[in-house]
Amino acid sequence: MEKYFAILSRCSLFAGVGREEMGLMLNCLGARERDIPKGEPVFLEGDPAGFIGVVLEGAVQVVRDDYYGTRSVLTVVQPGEIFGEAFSCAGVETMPVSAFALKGGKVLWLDCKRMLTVCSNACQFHNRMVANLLRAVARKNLALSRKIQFMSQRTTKEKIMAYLLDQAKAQGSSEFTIPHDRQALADFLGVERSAMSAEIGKLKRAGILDCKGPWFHLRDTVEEID
Amino acid sequence: MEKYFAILSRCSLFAGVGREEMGLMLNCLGARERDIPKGEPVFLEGDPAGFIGVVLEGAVQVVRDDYYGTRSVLTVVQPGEIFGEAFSCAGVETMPVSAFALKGGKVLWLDCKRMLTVCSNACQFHNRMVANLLRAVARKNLALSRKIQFMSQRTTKEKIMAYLLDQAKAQGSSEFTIPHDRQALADFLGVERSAMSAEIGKLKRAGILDCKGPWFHLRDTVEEID
DNA sequence: GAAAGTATGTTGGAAATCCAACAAAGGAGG
DNA sequence: CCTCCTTTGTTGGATTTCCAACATACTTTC
Repeated sequence: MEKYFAILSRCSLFAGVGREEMGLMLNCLGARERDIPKGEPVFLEGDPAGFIGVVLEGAVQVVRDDYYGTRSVLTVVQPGEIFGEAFSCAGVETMPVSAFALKGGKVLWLDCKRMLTVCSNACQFHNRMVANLLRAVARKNLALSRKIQFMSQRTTKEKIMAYLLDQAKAQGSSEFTIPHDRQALADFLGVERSAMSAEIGKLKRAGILDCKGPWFHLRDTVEEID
Repeated sequence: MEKYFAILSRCSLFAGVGREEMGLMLNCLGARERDIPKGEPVFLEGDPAGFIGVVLEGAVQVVRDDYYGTRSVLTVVQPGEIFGEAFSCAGVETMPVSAFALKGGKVLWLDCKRMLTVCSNACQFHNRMVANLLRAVARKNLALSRKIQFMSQRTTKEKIMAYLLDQAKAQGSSEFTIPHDRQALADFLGVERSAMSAEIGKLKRAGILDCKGPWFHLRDTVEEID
C-alpha cells in the first residue's frame, strides 16, 4: 500500500492527509487492493453498492448498456480518481452501471459505510474526509453536467466540437489527448461511431482541427465548415 | 420562517432535525427568504456561487442556454428540494447555469460556506447536516445519470418511453403527471418539440399510452409501434 | 515478418430528425 | 362572449443520422 502513497495523496478523498495518517485511515476504511486484467469487469450492474473505488493503476470505464445492447459511456476514471462513490453515498442497494478496466491495473476498495460512520482512530481526519468526499461527489456532478451539455447539442459535429473545446480548456492547451478511443468517444457523446468519424474527417479537411489517434489539435482559425 | 417548518422538515438537508433545532440552524446558516415572480430568474449564469437554495413554494427550472440559444433543461426543483448545492460544494466561483421560477413562489437561501464550516451553536447537528448534504448531492448525481440514460437513447420515441417508464416507476403508478410542459420536456430530453409531439401522437394512436397535458397513462399492452 | 485481430475511415441507401410555418385548442383578461 | 396570447399538434421538405458493409491502417501474436 505504501508504494501508492504518491497516487493516493493526489486523490481528492485524501486531500490534506499526511503519510502517517494515510495508513491509519486506509486500515480504518477496510481498504483492500485488487488487480484487474485488461477488459475485465471491475464491477457489474446489479452488484451490491456501498463501496468507493480508487484507481491506482490503469484506467476504468464506467458504462451502462440498455436492452438493445447500446452502450453509454458515463465516464473514464484515471489513476488517483474515484468511482462508485455517488451510488454508495446515495444509499442505493445495487449498482445501476458496470465498469471495465481499459488497461490492466489496480484498484483500491474502500468501505463507504465506514467512511460515513465516526471511527475512534482518526476522527480528526474523518470530518475532513467527509468534506473531501462531498467535494468529490459535487465535482462528479459538474462532470455529468458537462457531459449533458455535449449531448444536448443538436448535431454530431456540434457535440464533438463542444467536447473538444471543453477538453482544450480543461487541459489548458489547444493540443491535448483524450482518454477515449473512437468507439468510446461516440458512446460517450451518444452518437454513431461511423457518423462521428465522418464528421471528424470533415473538420480535418476544413482545417478546424488536426488529430491522430487520441491526440487532437484545435486550430484557432474560425472558418465556415462545409 | 416558522410557517415553512412542514416543508423544511421534508427537505433532505434537514432530515432528522427537530423544530427547535431548525430555527437555530437556519439562523446559523444565514437563511433568508425571497419571493420570485413567475418567469423571473432565481439566479443567472455568471452569478457568484456559494449558496444553497431551498424551494418553499412554486417550482424552479434549472437551465443552460448555449451560444445558439438552444435551451437544455437540467432539472425542475419542487418544494422541499434544493438547488445550487452541487456547484457550491464543488467550489466553483460562478454559476454555469441559470434558474427561473416556473410558478411564482418562495425560495430560501442558505450560505454554503457556513454549512461546511463548524459552528459553535449546533455542532451536533452540523455533522448530520453535512451527511445529509452529501446524500442530497449524491442523489442529484443519480438524477443526472438517469437523464443521461434517457438522452443516450437513439430515437426520440425511445427517449420519451425511457423517461415515461422511469417516471411511472418513480411515482409507483402507470398513471402520473410530469413537471414539464411539452417544450420543457423536449428541452429536457434534448429533442425537437414538434418531432416529440408527433412521436407522442403515434404512441397514443398505437395504444401504448394516453395523455392529456401533464397527465400520462402507460398502458401495459406491448404491441408493435408503427 | 506473416497472419490474425482490432481500430479507424469511407460509403450509400433507409430512416429519423430538424426546422419553419401553420392550424387547432385552450386560458386569461377585459 | 370575444379577443389576445400561449401551448400543443400537424405537415412537408431539407438535412442529418443511422446502419451495415467494406477498405485500410495499425497491433499483437506467433
